[in-house]
Amino acid sequence: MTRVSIKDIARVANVSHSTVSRALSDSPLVSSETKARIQRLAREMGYSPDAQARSLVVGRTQTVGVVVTTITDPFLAEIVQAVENTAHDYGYTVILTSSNADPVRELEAVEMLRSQRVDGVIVTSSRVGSLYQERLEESGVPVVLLNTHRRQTGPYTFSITVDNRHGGWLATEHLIRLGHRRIAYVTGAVNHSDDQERLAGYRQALEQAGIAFDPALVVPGTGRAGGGERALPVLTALDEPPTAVFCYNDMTAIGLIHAARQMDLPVPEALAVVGFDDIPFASFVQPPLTTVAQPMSEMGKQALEMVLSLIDDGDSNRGQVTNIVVQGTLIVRESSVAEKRST
Amino acid sequence: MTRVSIKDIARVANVSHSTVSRALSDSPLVSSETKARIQRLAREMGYSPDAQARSLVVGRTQTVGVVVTTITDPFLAEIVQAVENTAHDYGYTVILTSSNADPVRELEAVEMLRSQRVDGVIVTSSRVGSLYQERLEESGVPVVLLNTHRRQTGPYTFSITVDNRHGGWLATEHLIRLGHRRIAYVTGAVNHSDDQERLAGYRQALEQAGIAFDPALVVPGTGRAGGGERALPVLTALDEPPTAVFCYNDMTAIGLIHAARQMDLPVPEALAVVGFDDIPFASFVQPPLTTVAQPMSEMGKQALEMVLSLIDDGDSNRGQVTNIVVQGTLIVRESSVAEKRST
DNA sequence: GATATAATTGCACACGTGTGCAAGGAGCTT
DNA sequence: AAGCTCCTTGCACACGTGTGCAATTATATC
Repeated sequence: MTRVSIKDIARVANVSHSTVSRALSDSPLVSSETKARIQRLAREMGYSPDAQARSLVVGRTQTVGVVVTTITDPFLAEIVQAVENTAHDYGYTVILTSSNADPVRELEAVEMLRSQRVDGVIVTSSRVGSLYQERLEESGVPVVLLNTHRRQTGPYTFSITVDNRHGGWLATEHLIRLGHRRIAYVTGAVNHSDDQERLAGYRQALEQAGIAFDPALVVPGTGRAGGGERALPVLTALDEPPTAVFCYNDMTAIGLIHAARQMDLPVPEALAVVGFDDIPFASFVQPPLTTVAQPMSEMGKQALEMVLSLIDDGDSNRGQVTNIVVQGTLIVRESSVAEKRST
Repeated sequence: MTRVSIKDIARVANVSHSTVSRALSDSPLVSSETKARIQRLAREMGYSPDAQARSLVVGRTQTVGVVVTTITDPFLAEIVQAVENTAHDYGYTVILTSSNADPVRELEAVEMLRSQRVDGVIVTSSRVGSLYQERLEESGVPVVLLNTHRRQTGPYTFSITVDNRHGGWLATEHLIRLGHRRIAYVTGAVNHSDDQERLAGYRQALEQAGIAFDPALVVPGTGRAGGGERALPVLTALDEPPTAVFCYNDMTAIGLIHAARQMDLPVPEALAVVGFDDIPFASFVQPPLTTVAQPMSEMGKQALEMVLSLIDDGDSNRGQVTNIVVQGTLIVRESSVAEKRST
């Protein structure tokens, strides 16, 4: 009920609290006997160091904040998991905040993280308002943006992104190579930079193949399953419906495939579908989803390590850290090619 | 770069830091003019209160710890999301730790939470070792167990669980009602109490229907998709294979259905499948999954509110809080009955 | 105008921990 | 034996915030 502090230990050990503090941090300034005695005592008394008090004096909290839209998104869950794992390995603690894509809540979250004095922040798949970033930079907290467009580069802000344009190109080129000429694109959340870059890759692939870009084939989604479901009827209602769809992400593709099933539209025979992310579920849907894989765990790990090196740099040689762009890889499954339906 | 504290504000406002502290907490002890002046100043100077320092003196951190096996599990993601949402509403911060089902890491996580001086802890789907719980209770931190067996009841530990036995009964009874007599059960992680209770419900339903329990029909899974995949060949290899399967959770069922697809075993015609949880994906797999739904968001919200009321109780009238058991509901989709295949 | 009362502010300490500096003691060298 | 160095320990302050109590000032009452 009542906590035991180093002062309590000092009292029963007949030493000053300074000595206890040193003994517990294994300082060479204390004799090995008393060190052992105090450490044993601490264990017996169930001592647990107060991280608040400690960080108050050392100026570091050994804590990083993670901002996501929703942890319910399998892609983000995978990333957060990797972040938490490697944070743990480095002795860091993770504070999780979700914004639900609400700018107000996102701002509140950042304010909270500021108050918690996190040593660094990882922001995923968000549109970082200038306000937001400003607020964070003004307190000198390093920020790593994951798959997030960076409005304005700052000395404390770096990013890790997948090569969205290349990924979009990979997916579209794959469909073109399969013989498709009417290829649609279902977008993610509006105004998301990832989305626009994937779209750019899509257009680039079309152009290279000499296929005219048709704006009617770009229909809005939400980045979630519902978006894909609602996009399908829009596509089938077109005068000249597509024979293939590239979706902003796997969730969208999964929703779209589900809708296709209910409309008795066979995938991939009547409509080839390609997603993006390669979430764990992609291989379990029916038909298994062709997609552009992002190295999610690797990205999460790198994000945390980038934050740590920014912290350690402490204003000095920050030049070592540089933005990272990773390549996605096309994973062909059965939602785009029917051949595999064996025996 | 350099943080601004209430002392800094006090200096430029020509008052003592006490007055600033009171002004910012809107105390009636300070005149409204100076209060306004100081608050404006705080805003201008970009002041952000130091939660560490504050909690050091008030004895509360406004922080709760959440322990999960892995946030990658959609069921847990849904719960954590709800916990974070309502925590946010109450002005609380969430610290996330994942154990990967490793007892050592789980212990480390608890130690970390203790050091962080969290006001409460929510533990999900874990086997809480006696050590673990002891460690937490000794520091008087309230713990809410979510779908976790409680070895030993303590004054600080309460639980919220779904009625696993009833859920298992619902699923099995549904299959029996459909005419099945050879019904298998694929377990979750070993030694998990949820699992054993669901199994008990399964056995109860069989018994009520006068069907003899066959141990060969209970095969081990892992609680993840891989477990379901590996369980299927074991079942089909039996002398007298089952015509229906009840799976520990949806992930297991999804893995099993996927394996069935590859073996050209039609679901539900050759094998009816029922899951547990009703994760968002359940309705998107093919065929859509019949399952026992848990009110995940509700459970997450209740868990946090339970923690809060335990905190507020402060040793006094703790009698108000009581363990909660929620009922699951059967959701019939197409993995158990073929009728819906329309047109 | 003097006194009582209320309103406002400051002083000083506390929370738990880390650390520079001085002080004490032991052992060594000369 | 005196002086030196090295080892060990304690003192005192700092981190940023909240709060009981005293002190100051403004207002009201007679």
